Amino acid sequence: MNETMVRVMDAAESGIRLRGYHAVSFRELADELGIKSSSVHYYFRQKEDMGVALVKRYSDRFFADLKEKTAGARTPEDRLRAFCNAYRDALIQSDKICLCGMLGTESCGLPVVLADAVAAFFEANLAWVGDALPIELDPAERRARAAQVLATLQGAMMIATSLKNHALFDDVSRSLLACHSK
Amino acid sequence: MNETMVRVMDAAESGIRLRGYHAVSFRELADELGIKSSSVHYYFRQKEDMGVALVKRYSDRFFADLKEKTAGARTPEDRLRAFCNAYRDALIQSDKICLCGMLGTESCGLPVVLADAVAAFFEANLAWVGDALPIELDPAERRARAAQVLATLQGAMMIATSLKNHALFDDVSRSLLACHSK
DNA sequence: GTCTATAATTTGATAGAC
DNA sequence: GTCTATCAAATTATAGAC
Repeated sequence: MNETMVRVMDAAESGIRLRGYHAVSFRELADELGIKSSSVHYYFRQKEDMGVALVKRYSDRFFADLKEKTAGARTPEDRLRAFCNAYRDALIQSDKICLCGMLGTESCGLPVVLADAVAAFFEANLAWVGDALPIELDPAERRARAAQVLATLQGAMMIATSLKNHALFDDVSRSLLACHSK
Repeated sequence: MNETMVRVMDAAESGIRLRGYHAVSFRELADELGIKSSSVHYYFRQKEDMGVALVKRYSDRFFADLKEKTAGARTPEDRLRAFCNAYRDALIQSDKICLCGMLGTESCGLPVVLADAVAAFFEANLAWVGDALPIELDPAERRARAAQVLATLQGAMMIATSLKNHALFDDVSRSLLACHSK
């Protein structure tokens, strides 16, 4: 992966996470990087190709980070805390909501391949959290709680950003963990 | 309020809730209604004026609906259930996420007046839920739990739409209410 | 109130030189 | 791999006739 390609992807991810898929254009990315929009097209023939590549990279990084964070986690509580922290880092370190949170919201207006890639990210999240929950719970209950965890964190990123109040994310995260401790 | 204006607003709200602010254009709205884009501009000089009017109407309707739904609610559980149902109805009846959920997500890319109107909607939501929670809880705890409730429902609408699975919203809503029952 | 006409800009995308 | 040049379409928005 070429250096220019990385810079294009970084700028595109940043723009989409801040303002949305339709608010980011090839020309704007090119200007930001001091290149021409045709050079951006050299790496991504169509905009949706870029979107799909971004989701793939984002997803890989997210689950790699999650793996690191759960290296020493033994209890369901530990694993859930690690999951919350993975989302927290995504928000706080970059001051942007989740890439798939943005794209999932815009889902109905996106190319189908892109919407599908985003849905796959969420399914993988649900599977991960479902597996992290106590084994005693029945599968339907685990699935429901996993959805609750994912929805809460995604929603919290959005509200915290809209209200320009990152502390709100931590408050929500704490309340959520309290729900699932015993 | 003129009938054409209502039709414009209905079409615009629908489009934005499905695909986002930047994916809806005056020409597209006009074509859909069989009028000209200059007629849309007659009602809303700028796109951001339309956005602000939409948020105001949406907010008024939402809180009116909430008032109806809580007419007989006496306990915190009843009021919380009514709140969940207000969001549920917004999602299920129209098959679209919350207008402010969409705009809040796109917040950083919106005209400031519009982003502010959306933030005000969320603040009003937080105040409402905070007041609905048990009086025994201290204010900070109520604020945190209110944020959790709002974030969960907003996130659940988004995930349910992305995964094309409305039942997920109900599962999440049930888990959330279970958290806050005793 | 709705229209025609149009301005000024931006968009995604391509062809082809270097 | 990056560029110039260009296209066709779409965008927000306005002026002015009816």
